[in-house]
Amino acid sequence: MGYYAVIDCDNCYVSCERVFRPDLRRKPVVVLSNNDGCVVARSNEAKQIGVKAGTPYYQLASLFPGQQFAVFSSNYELYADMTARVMSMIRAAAPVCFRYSIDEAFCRLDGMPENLLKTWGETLHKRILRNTGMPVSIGIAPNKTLAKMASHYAKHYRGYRHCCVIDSDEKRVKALKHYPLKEVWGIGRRYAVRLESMGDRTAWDFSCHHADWVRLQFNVSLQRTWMELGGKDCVPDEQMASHKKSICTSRSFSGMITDLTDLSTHVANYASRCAEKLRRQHAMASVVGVFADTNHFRDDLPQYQACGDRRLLTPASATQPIVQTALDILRHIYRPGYHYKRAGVIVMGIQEEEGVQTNFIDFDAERFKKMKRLDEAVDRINRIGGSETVVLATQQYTRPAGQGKAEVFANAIRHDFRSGNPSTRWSDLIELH
DNA sequence: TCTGGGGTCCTAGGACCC
DNA sequence: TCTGGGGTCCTAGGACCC
Repeated sequence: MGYYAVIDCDNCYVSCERVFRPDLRRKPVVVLSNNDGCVVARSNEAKQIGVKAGTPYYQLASLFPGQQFAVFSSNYELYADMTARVMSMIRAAAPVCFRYSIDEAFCRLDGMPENLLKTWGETLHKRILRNTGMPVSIGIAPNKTLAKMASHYAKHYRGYRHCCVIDSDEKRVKALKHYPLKEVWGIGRRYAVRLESMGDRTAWDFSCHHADWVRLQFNVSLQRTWMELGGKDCVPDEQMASHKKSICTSRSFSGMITDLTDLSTHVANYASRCAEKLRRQHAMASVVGVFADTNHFRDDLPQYQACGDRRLLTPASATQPIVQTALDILRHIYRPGYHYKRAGVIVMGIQEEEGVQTNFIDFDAERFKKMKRLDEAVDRINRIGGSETVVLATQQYTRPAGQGKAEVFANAIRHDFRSGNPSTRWSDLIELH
């Protein structure tokens, strides 16, 4: 029987910040979402105090009066860099692995003798901690769902020394009997509520139903989870595949926006980011979509969800056509008189760069090559200098004020507690020569 | 006053075709 | 006025994940 390992970073964003702030060990630390909106990561100390994920930042002081927290705005460049180091160490330790999210990876441990699994995990944990400063938890089991469950035990019980292995039916049953339903990978809050109303409390209770009952009451996804809890391996690896079917960039604004010009600046930036993400995975998109929403928390204001999309004549990853299309769509779906709080761009119909069908009506090979060279240069500069070092004119968060002087655009994204970027990458410095 | 951002899959129902 | 049945594709909505 083959085994899977899941390796995931403990309190990932908090751990990233702490690597450069060892003074914050054992202190309550939280990291905020974009715009300093709500808590997205908490140190164990913050969890113990009772801070819940998703708590709006502005409620923190009143919910926990007198409590001291170290607070960070999110710094995704730092987290991407730190986790890339962790991932490269994981890849070195296992021949087949797939990154599942920013802080998590699955590995196949086919052929590894069962008596070595635990040592493999403990060694990897130590190596990652020593070389990157990142604490990880490792779960090992015959399928991905049980491996996730094992990693949960590894994270919460010190006795496992950061690595928990489920390698027998006794251990599987014991793990299920102590595992709350809503923590099962594939059973979310909604399904947990439904199952609890039917009398289930633990993963074990759920696994005792009949397969047909699960299929009839729910769907094939949940039935697959049910099978994995029973020990079968049926979540395909392809589900972890990294090539995306859509790429989205969206943000909430710190204030609200009514003006089309202001909205266009943001949308141009999101479109540009989408194009950059496409190029990074050597892909092109054939459909561009744009949305803009009003603030759904404001019952006193009229609500509107603008959205629209358009097919490109020729699939693209170049910044210019994607930005232009996005702005065009925005002009069509924009309605004056609303207070917009959030907007985004999504690119779909994604194909590999090679083998893209070019439409001859629209296609100009020379122009295409020029745009490609330009984008490559811009990507390189932005990787070194930080994103948005070089942008299109429409992307600038400034606009002319009265006497021809530029003023900083009032609705930029807020990051009041941002750490620096202490982890400059060598690869980027080398590219300078 | 302030309430995130990115993805995936499945299903039901409608449109459309023969 | 009567007005079947089956297949496929698309879309919207709802669930899940981190």
